[in-house]
Amino acid sequence: MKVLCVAEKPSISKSISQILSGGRFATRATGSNFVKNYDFDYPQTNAHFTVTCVAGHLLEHDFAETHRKWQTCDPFALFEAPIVTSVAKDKKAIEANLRAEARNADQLMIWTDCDREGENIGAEIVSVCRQSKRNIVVKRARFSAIIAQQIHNAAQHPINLDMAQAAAVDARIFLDLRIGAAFTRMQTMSLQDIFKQHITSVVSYGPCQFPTLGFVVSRYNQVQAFQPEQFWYIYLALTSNTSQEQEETPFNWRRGHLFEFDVALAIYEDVLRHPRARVIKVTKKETKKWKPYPLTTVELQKAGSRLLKLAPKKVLDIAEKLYQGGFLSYPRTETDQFDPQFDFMTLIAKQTVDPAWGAFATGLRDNNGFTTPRKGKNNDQAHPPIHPTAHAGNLTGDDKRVYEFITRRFLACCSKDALGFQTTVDVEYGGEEFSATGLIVLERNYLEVYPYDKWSSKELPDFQEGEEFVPSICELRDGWTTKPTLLTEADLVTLMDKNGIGTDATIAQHIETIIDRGYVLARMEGATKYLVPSTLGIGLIDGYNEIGFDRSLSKPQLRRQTERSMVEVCQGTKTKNDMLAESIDQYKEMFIKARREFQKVITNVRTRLEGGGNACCCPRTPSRRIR
DNA sequence: GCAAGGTC
Repeated sequence: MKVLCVAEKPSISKSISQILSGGRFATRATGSNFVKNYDFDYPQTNAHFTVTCVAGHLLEHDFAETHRKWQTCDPFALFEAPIVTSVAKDKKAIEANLRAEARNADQLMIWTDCDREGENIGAEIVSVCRQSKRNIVVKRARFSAIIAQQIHNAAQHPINLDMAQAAAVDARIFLDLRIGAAFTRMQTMSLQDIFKQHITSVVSYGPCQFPTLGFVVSRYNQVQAFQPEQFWYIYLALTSNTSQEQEETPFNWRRGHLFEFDVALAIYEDVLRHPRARVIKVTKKETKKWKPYPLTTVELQKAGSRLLKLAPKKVLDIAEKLYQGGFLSYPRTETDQFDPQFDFMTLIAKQTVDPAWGAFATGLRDNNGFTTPRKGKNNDQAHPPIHPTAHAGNLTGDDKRVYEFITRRFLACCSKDALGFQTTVDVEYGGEEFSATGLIVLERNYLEVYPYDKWSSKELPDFQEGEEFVPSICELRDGWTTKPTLLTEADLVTLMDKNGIGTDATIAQHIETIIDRGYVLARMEGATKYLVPSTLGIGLIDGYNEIGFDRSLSKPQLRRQTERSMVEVCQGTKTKNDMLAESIDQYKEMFIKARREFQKVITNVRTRLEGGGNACCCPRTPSRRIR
């Protein structure tokens, strides 16, 4: 029997060929540079296998010719207009390969990732293969990791494609296209009519773009509306003379700070009547600073933005390149736990030659330094956490920095938590409680290889329980609440991830899109990049908010609802057509309301375009003494 | 000229 296996991407087709054939396979080139066909016998099922792959989705969807031109139809018609499906231009060579291989096969076995998109891509592969071999038998291999035992099991006990999952993705594809195109055309044409000089490019709407923009605008509005508030607190400190230097040990007031001056003053005056403070408790305990979790795509992007100052999209592009070069594992993963069978030692050994972290890697390998990585809560059942697969000695610039971060993170995960010794001193003074905390770092462990985390010792004088002292400083001080900062890219990635806007592979793209479309500008303050909404971005979001929908176009709830509907389609409690009909009705209604009241958006954009810049500033008052 | 999701 001849079996044609099709994976979602080249790396997987190669891995499963290596495993199933025990490394003895023949390689054939195809019309696509990235795709190879691998041939071998698989005696376990008495079959001949050919393993190949696609590169993500094969099909693309667009409106039929009648509705492709902007001027020739009402955007509202796009909710019902016919959609045509075709093989994407850059996928024609892959399609040709599938057709040719299917012709010679008795069975088609789908090896795409085991998630919704994978199921849908599987259905696309089936539709192409059936065009050259109508009656080909279709099976689906089920695997959750590229591990020999699992891959053999998948090959020997295939199941069927889950058409419900494929259908749920179809619904999402159609819905996003209809909503996106209808709103984009309506917005663009209305605004360009009025603001010819200002708005020349597309004013896009997307069910992920707009909530993303909504986060940026919402924070901006919070910053604008912020009113600083004054607060008061008791500052208590003891100055001690240790080895010629004067050391000030500050104590934190248990009450934190108070916003009522009269109350703070009354307490303060009461406290001052007492001459001495008394140590009521000294707590000493071992403490740990935990090593980081294994690295996911979202965490890589956050760290890249915060620590390396690289845009999320840039980090992902570099990781993709390093993956292509064989230096990194697959960079799009939600998994933050390593499989128990993962071969850590071989990978650690590859890093022992590095001039910067080689000695640390050697310590992990030879001196009992290795400890199994912590397990996070996420597993996409398809890819391991991001890790280096080979040593890279010749990288430069940002490539080098990204590789270094990923490698240090991996070695840190395989190391031990840092150990310290913490002392807490609780003090009573005039009926009020204060405390100070000291730390001695005993073993740096993972921190030696992971300079991105900071943990330093803070010494305290040796206080004894029951000891009394006269405070050197006891003052009523004031301060002001500080305004929130604008969003950073790392903050935005976190918000999107939490609210289910986009996926690990697309979050960075959505951020780039709202910048490209001129909705958001990046502003550097020192070394930190903040996201500032443009006049257009604010005008759109505030305008739609003013129109007022049951579920806001600029908030994550609508996307969450789409997600929920997809789950129902997957579970079989709803059909794809029901989901589409419900959603489209809902969006049609919103579209009609949006268009009827679009003047509110126009007014918002106009006020801001004519009102000038986005500058916002609030004075930041340093803390000062009252007495 | 529109979306979001895979992938290169």
